[in-house]
Amino acid sequence: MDAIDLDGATPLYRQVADVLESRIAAGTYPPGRRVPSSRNLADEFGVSRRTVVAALEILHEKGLVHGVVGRGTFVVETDD
Amino acid sequence: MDAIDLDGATPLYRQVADVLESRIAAGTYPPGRRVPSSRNLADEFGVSRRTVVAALEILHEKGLVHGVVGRGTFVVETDD
DNA sequence: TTCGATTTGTTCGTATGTATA
DNA sequence: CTATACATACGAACAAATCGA
Repeated sequence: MDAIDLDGATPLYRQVADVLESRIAAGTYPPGRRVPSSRNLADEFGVSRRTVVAALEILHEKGLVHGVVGRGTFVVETDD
Repeated sequence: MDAIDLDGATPLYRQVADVLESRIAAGTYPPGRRVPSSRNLADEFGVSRRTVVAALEILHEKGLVHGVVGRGTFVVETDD
């Protein structure tokens, strides 16, 4: 269920980032396609939108996703 | 270079406030214009964002700056 | 072309918990 | 016990870009 542990030692934004990274690896969010909006993800995980944005920043640094203002955040297409 | 002295007796947030006040006085941050974001300043000085916010609170109490949510912190225009 | 809704990204201000001296 | 400092987290607000009616 990809639950978020509020009482855990690891920060929420890292937990969210881990879940999203798992979904990308599993193909739940396929390459080239858009991931749910930050608002949507915030609702799903029960965290603030700013926390989701922080999680997406991590994935962006890892080169996993690419955000486009006005359109959404997309899974980067890799050649592996 | 406006260095911050970690080993100094004066608190970090006061040191940061002093540097920012100097820059305002010097015109580095001119009246009516925006000062760098708290995140930016935190990176520059190597302190937490919360410490920069504390510094800006001092300048706000002195009537030197004025923060606007979602836009930034601006140098107050004086009539001297 | 104009308008409104949606989305990303950024900003301030605030609160909480933890650690340190 | 108090002051300082940090990391985390939230809420509200704003800008710019995009898209469709």
